Amino acid sequence: MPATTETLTAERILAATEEVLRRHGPAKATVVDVARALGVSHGSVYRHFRTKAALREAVTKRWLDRTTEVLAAVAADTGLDPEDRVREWFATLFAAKRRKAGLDPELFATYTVLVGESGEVVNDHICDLTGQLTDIVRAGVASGAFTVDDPETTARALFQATGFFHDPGYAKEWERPGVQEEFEAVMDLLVKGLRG
Amino acid sequence: MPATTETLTAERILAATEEVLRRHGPAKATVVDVARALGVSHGSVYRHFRTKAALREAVTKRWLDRTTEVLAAVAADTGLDPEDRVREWFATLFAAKRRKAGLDPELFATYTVLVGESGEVVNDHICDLTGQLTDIVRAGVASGAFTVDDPETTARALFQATGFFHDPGYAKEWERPGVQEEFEAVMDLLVKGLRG
DNA sequence: CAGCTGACAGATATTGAAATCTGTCAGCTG
DNA sequence: CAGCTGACAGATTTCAATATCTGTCAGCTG
Repeated sequence: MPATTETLTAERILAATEEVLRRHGPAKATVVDVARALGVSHGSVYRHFRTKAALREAVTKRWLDRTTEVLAAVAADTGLDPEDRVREWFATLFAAKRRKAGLDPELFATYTVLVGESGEVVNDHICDLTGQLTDIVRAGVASGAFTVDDPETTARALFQATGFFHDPGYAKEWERPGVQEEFEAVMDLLVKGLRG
Repeated sequence: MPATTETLTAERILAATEEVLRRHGPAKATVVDVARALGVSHGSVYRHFRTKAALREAVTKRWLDRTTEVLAAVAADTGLDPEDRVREWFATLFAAKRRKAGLDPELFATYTVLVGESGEVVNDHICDLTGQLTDIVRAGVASGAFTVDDPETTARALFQATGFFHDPGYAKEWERPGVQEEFEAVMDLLVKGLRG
């Protein structure tokens, strides 16, 4: 068994946990399952993660961070003027979420449960994202494209106002015909608001 | 027993159901409980409501309609110019929700469960509300205060963009300090967007 | 001796039998 | 005879016994 002879790292445990979550779902995935998948005792898993909750949060963070990275590329794309960058950023966010929810609904539901459990991690993630938005808004203010009092407050407002299109709680609405148009209607309104 | 000698009306059943829901919560409130509260057999309740789900939906509709009425008054208030009316309408909606959630969290949670069950009823309610908003937006376009392509689409966008402040799923966020400022930031952005 | 194991206590989840509920309807009652 | 009752079948929920899981730790192993 080559798998059991490799060093047991946090990384390997996280990968195994993702797989167990994918197979068993959030309600039935246990630490014992993860240990079994790795061919070790569950005590070994506790050497790397203090609690089951910490392990799940680490998996959640990993997952959220993938989205953060994709969006960071858009936020930093100075080839687009600020208005297009805001639109592109949200379009990318919405498309990514909708794609995940549509392609593997069970896995998406699993991560939705994890996100619901991981208050702190999710909060950090939202701060990361509004941080990226703040940068775009600042660029818009600097170029004169946007008229805005406080870029940070406005970034938060943008994020909250688009919740319908990225909050997993609304996932089932994303299948409905017409959502794309609804998304564009909201974006139009918000972008006009940024121009002031 | 004067209560049992009165005619059994849909109205009396609805009132009793509200009371049973308040006392027992959505998970434990049964049709038998409602019948007991009225001093009749549960068969009599089924004479007025075909199923338990229909009874619950009727209670939900009743509850949602109360909000619709309050907002209709604001939507029809031509003493306010359209911009102030939009602001006032959403401020009233947010204040009403936040007040209910804060004053009796258990009852609010009960109704949140009912709302989650009653797809059709909730959809109609949202149509009522966006209808009111459409009227305000139309008035704004007519007076030249707003620049908007399609008032109906824009009304829907306004409603979706403010979901954070009226969707019961976000109720726990409404206690956080700073929400009022967040609400105003979103409203500022949206109203600026309406002006175009 | 660093890292892993496996037995353990208390907490949580599963299971299946018993109780309760939903929805129907034949018949009672005023 | 319009409206209510209460017994009933099948679905769902409750409950308590049983099994599994979480988190710890003394001691084993390479």
